[in-house]
Amino acid sequence: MAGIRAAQKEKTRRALIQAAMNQLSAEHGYASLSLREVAREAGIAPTSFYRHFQNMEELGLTLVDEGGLTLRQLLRQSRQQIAKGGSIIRASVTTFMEFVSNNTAIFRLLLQEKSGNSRDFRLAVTREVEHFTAELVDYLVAEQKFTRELAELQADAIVRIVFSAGADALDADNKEKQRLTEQTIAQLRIVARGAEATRLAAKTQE
Amino acid sequence: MAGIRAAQKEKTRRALIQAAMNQLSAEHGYASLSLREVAREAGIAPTSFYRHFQNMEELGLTLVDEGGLTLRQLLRQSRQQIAKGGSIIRASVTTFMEFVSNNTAIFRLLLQEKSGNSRDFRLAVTREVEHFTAELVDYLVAEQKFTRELAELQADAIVRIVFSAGADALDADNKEKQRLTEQTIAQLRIVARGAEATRLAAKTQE
DNA sequence: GAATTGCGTGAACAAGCGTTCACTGACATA
DNA sequence: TATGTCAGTGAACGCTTGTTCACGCAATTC
Repeated sequence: MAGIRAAQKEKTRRALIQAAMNQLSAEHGYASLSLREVAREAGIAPTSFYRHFQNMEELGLTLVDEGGLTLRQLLRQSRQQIAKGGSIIRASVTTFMEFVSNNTAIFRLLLQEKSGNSRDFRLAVTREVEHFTAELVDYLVAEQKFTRELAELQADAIVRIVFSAGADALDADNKEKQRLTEQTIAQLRIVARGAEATRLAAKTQE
Repeated sequence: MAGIRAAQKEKTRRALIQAAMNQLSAEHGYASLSLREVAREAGIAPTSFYRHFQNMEELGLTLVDEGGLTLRQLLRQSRQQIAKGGSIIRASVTTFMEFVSNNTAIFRLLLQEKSGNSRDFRLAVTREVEHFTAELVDYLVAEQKFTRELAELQADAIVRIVFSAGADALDADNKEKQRLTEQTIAQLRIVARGAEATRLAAKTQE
């Protein structure tokens, strides 16, 4: 049959993931997430948790994966904005900041666990961010004709600046977010100028 | 008298702080720090903890303050390196990376609590990092004759890049640290070039 | 020398935690 | 229709947690 049973299982699994997400907030991080509370919010007995995940750690890694998916969604959305024309930098930063505002919990998780206390978590988050950087490198090489080396330096710097500003944006009110966005745009322009100047300097030397 | 009593109190207070530091590691963060364990390591009864701090939170904020002190030490050390001559960027980044290696626990605390779950903590860490940025702004204005506006953009970008790289360095082996250091130096040079180019562009427009 | 202050203590508390176990009952299979 | 599978259960476990309380005893004050 259609697996009415498997469907139900998937449903409670999603309920657990959603419950965990809901409990993540500015005051209450992954480390202080409790199996019993998550189960309670998902509407199942604590023991049933084990039918879906071996550990809280396994749940956590699943959450990080979801965060990675979200980041990829963000990339797609950014590309669409860029395709519309206009300033690439402005479009990207604006999209990123909007995304942070709309997916606060998941970004908080990613940012927190990036320097968190589980090696597996850190690696998982690093992997997602690296994927993000790699996409940016490809763009810089393909569209802007940078050497791979310079593109990598530039992309890494951009990602560091943007994610760091994103972290600050989590706590910020709208006005502060606006300021952060403009600041980040100006900084990325400086980086772009610097990379351009570096490219020219390298060419002259040839 | 000389306060043999007050001295003893200060001594156990230091023991508590030290014990808390010791328990901070890559696997065990502030959030999962326990009053009882800290007291145990400090060699006092759990109840005695309250003679020195009202909360674990108060202990935590003290740790952050210690971290701030450490950062200021770092600034001083950087200035000494710069005074010796040679590349300012290289000297600063190298000093920073060494400092991260030698004060792993405290940096981990700062980086973690920067996007941690206590508002007070976040504010405390932000305050320390802002102090760091402010010093850099002053330097850029005084020594390199940047406008305050451009200096602030540049300094903020630099701090974001350096602290982010520092976070990665916490987990890295020596070879990776070396790579990170060189990468960061190259990135800061790009930023410096970009800021310089921006300054010239602004002047031309006058 | 007597009175006071205050650091450190051990017992006790209620609460919460993760995890185990044997069990139920609806769905899947044949 | 009979048999097997497995998501969900409720009781129970051993532990750790933060916090309170009244108390002892050494350093301090008068």
